[in-house]
Amino acid sequence: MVVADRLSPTSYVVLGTIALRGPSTSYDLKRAVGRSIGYFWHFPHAQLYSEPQRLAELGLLEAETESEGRRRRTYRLTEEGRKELRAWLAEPTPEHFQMRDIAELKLFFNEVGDPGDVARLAREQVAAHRERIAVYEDMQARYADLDAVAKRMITLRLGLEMEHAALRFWSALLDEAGS
Amino acid sequence: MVVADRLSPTSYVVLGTIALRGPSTSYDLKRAVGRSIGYFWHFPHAQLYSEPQRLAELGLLEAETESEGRRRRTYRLTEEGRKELRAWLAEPTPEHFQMRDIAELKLFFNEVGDPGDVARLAREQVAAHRERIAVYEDMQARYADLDAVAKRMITLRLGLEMEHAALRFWSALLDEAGS
DNA sequence: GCCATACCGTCCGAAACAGACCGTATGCGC
DNA sequence: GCGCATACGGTCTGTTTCGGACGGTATGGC
Repeated sequence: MVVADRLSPTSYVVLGTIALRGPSTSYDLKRAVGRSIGYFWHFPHAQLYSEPQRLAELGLLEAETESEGRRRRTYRLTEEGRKELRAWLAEPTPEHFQMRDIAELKLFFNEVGDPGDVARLAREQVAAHRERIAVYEDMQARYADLDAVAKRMITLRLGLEMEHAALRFWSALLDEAGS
Repeated sequence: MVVADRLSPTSYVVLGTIALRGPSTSYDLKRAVGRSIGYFWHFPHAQLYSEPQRLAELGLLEAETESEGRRRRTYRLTEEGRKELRAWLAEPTPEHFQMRDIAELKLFFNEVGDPGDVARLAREQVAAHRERIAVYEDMQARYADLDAVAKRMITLRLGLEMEHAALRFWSALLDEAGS
C-alpha cells in the first residue's frame, strides 16, 4: 500500500468522517468535526478544504462537482479509500498519546514564579475542567436514547475519564496549596 | 510587554528550563528536556538550537560564546527574560489542554473496521499505558528522597493520573469487548 | 430596501516538524 | 596501535501545519 505513507492522521479524520456520514462537502465536514472529533483532535478548518482534494488525487475520494454557480464539491469514498481506512484501523498504533497542556507547563516551572501562582492556576483549571465535564455530560445525556449514536459516544467516555483525572489532580493540588 | 506575542509555548520551555537549571547550552537543554518535559510536551530538538537564538535577539537571553574551536554558546537569562517568564506564570491560561491520541481516533471510527479491531486496539493500549506507568513510577521512586527534585515531580503526578485514567478506560473496554 | 447574521470558502506568511546528515570524541576489544 | 562502535554536539532542508484574516453570498427580519 504505497499511498499509506502520504497520509496523516488528518487524512484519516476526513476518510473516516465521510465513511460514517456518507458523501459530504468540505463544509459538512467542518460542522461534523466541530461537533465531535474537534473536541479531542484539533485542527484548523482550512485543512478540511485542502485535504479532500489531496485524497481525491490519490484516488481515495471521488469528487462530484455540482452546480456551476457556487462551486462546491461533494466527496464520496472510493473502494480504495474504504480499504485504506480499514487497513489503518486494523494496523497497530505505535505512538503514545500526546498532551499539550499549558497549565502543566506552568506548573512545571512554578518555582520560578510567585508563591500564589500555583493556587490560582489550580483554581482556574478546576473551573475549566468542571465546565468541560458539564459539556460532555450534556452531550451524553442528549443522545443517550439513540442507540446508533450512543455507540459512537464511546470516545466521549474516554474524554470524561481524562477530564475527571485532571479535575482530581488540580482539586487535590488546590487543597494542598490552600485556597 | 510587546515581546510577549512573539513567544510560543516552546519559548517558555526554553526560558523556564534555563531559569531552573542555570546557564545552559542548547545541548544541555536537549538533554534536560528529554528527561522531563519531553514526556508531556513534545517537540523536535532542532528547535532547541534555533529558539534560544531568537530569544537572545529579543533580549530575553544573553549568549556567551566560549572557545573558538567548537562554537558552542551558553545562554543565560537576562532580567527581561526572567520578568517575561514570571509574567507568563502569573497570567491566566485560557486554552484547554489538547490531546492527540491516534488510538482515540481509531476508536471513534471503529464501526467502519472489523469487529475484532477494537479488542486488539484495547489490548495494545492497555500494554502501552502500563508500560508508561512503570516508567513514571520508576522516575518517582528514584528521586523520592531528594526533596528539591521531588517538588518538581509534581507534574509527574498529573502524568500518572492521566495514564491511569486511560488505562482504566481501555481495560474496561477490553472487558466489554471480550478478550 | 437595509442591515445583521449565518453560510461557505480561499489565501498567505510564519512556525513547527521530522529526521537525514555530518563531523568529533571516546572507549574498547584485539 | 588499529579499527570499530557508540555517544556527543549541532546543522540543514523541504514539507506540513497553523491561525486567522479576508471576501463573497444567501437569508431573514424589520
